[in-house]
Amino acid sequence: MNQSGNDNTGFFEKVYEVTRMIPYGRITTYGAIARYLGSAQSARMVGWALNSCHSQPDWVPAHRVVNRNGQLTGKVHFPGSNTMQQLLESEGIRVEDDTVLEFKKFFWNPATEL
DNA sequence: GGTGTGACAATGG
DNA sequence: GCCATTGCCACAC
Repeated sequence: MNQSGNDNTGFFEKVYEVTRMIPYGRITTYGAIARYLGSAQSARMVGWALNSCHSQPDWVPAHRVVNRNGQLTGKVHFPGSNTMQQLLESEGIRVEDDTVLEFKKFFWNPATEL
């Protein structure tokens, strides 16, 4: 029952929520989110959740989430070819070779900011 | 209901 | 310092 659309697992839902909390012009990593959820060793689940972000009715700024190297590993999951990079550059984030430059500078830690 | 995988991360040699 | 391997949890088949 309870088909109001919020029947996702707490873990996934939390990932979407945290991802939506990312401020404009900032980015975070899978490990940071996973750690914020209490499962630092489950960083893969964060990526998996974003992979299922299509299941979410709202738009999830998954383009603001990158791997520890600042590389846009999941850009292939976006429509088009470099949609993810374009979005990041549109927010003032320098991206080159599918990698975020000054990634540490734009890094947003949910465990710290929240 | 079991197996495999997956947009990662951390550790070891 | 770089390459290879393991750990992790939830979802898809």
